[in-house]
Amino acid sequence: MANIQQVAKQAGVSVATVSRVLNGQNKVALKTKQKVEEAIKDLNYEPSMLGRNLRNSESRIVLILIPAISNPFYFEIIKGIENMALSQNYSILLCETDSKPEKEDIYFDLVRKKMADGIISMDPAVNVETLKELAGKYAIIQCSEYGGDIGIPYVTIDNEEASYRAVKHLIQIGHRKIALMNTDEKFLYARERKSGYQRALAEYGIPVIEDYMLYTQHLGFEQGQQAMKKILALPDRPTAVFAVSDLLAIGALKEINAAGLHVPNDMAVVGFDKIDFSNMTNPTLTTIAQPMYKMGTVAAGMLIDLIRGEQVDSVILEHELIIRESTSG
Amino acid sequence: MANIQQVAKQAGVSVATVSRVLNGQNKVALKTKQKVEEAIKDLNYEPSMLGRNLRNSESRIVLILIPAISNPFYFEIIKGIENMALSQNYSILLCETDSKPEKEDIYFDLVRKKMADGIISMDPAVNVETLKELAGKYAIIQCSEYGGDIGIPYVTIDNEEASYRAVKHLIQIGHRKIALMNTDEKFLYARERKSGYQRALAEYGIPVIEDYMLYTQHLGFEQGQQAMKKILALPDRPTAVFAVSDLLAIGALKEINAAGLHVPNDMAVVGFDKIDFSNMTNPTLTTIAQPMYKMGTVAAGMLIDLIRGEQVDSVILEHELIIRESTSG
DNA sequence: CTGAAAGCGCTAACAG
DNA sequence: CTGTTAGCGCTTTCAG
Repeated sequence: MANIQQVAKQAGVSVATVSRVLNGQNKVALKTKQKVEEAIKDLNYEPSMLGRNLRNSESRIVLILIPAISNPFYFEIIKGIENMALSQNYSILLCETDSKPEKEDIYFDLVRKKMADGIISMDPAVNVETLKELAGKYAIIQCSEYGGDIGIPYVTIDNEEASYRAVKHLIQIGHRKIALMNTDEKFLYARERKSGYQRALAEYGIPVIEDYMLYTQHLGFEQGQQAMKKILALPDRPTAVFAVSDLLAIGALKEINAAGLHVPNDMAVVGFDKIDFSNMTNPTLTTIAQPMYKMGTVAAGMLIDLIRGEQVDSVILEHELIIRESTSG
Repeated sequence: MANIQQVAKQAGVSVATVSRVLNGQNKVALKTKQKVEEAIKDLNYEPSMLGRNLRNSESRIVLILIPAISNPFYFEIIKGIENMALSQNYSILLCETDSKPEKEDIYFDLVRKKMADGIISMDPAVNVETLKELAGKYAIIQCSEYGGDIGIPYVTIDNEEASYRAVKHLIQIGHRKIALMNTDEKFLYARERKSGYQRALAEYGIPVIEDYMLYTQHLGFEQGQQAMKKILALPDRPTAVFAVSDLLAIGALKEINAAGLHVPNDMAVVGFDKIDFSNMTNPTLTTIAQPMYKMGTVAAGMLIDLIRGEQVDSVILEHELIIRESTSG
């Protein structure tokens, strides 16, 4: 566990010189440089980031806040963030908040205590007030989920438009009785997706039926099953359902199946997110693809700019409708 | 961004005293303590972990090495690790290695450079040599996947026995033609699970048929489909298959379904890991449950002991066979 | 091109 | 019970 002093001594130079060859910015005579490098090798020296970070008042760590690590929706985004971060010599701390303020706070403390240089928040249930307050002092980006224009830069897709296209697709293949499996409207994206759903119906002169709009507490498989049960029990049963998450849609699929009905003949299904499993179901799931990976790299890039003190603007990325078996017999 | 000096000045005490109330170990007069706490509040002071960590030569960060973040197998383990780590004031850095030495090395560097205090490795493809070398200088635990008794403490289950029980279950419900969907035998657990498979067959006097043992490169859904295709094409077709991962088994399920066959009547299926999705398939999947969460807490506990310089021993945890629809008509 | 020295923010002897 | 002081390991002026 050699330190920079010992290297300096061994090489017969000052610590400043060792530091210079370590960072490669300043000019060092070739001969001196070689001496130092030899000493480094001899002593098996590894520079300590603890020392460097304290000196530079940075940690080179960024936090990613997600509600649950098991949610497949985040995988590609995280990969994007990670790759961008690594390329700029940042490491990422993946923080599962369980959407609980207490856990959130543990991680917020990390940035308050300088153990993290910034935060990418993907938790829709994050405490917006705390976030706003933190954003005043620290670098923060909202990714995918965001609380609206609250002065914190975000990267996301146009949820209203995506939802509109999904529903329009269902209408165009002949459906007029279309259910919406949405989540709690306290989330902005839930409101936006509902709005897109209504716009599509309106455009084709289809009335909005309250009973066709379901709300689930979470975006999980079980919630999808339960909601589908309710839909199937409706007196004037819909012939299609648009779920605002793939997991919801997959739960619906299973329930339709269990009821002895056929997808898409008896009930067409559209999901949202294009998670890996959406391709493993039977039938495969029509869904909205978000440019996850890119969203991650963009968010990470924005955050690093913010850390550097640069000005950053919010970004809206493109999405795509992926038509698969659950809407095409 | 006040520092400890300013707090000391404001409170009219020395930095040592501030440090004492911060850490609460040493006795400080109540009155002094109150003065300090007031100053802390006044200045909105947050102690910097950068300073503290450098002084204490620790980072209070532990690394978790996993091949892919999207593998549901690891979710509960990670949760276990995280909760135990948080309770001891450690944060976890989740590192996706993609089973690539280059990426591994980026993360190994973090412990070499003192940005991490230890590693929990769950990557079966990890470079055992590098790991052994690192284990000489740093705290390292192997969790779930391990390279055998190479002197690095591990926590795992008895893979041979688990496999044995799974196959025995299939035999007991009447199967004698049982395929094994295994992965590359370079992995210890693959060899162990094969061995359990063979022991069960031997116990019932069933000959081992080479053609019934398949090997896939990865433990994914597609590999399960492909392997199942081969099994279905076998001249003397098996009536049951034991797959060493749920994802493999789920792929098999889909393929059997696509072939118009029925599970479990035409083909019984057993998986391994009890991932969440194993309960969402149709039919639900019989599988081996590992005590994931506990495995995580135990691994984290061991690692922290190791960091503290204590002696730790390897642990073998219990497993359980979960019988569901894919083996019970 | 190189060295001396200050200091990032904190903790822990040591002395009182 | 409290203050003084010496670093933890590194980077960066400032001189030379």
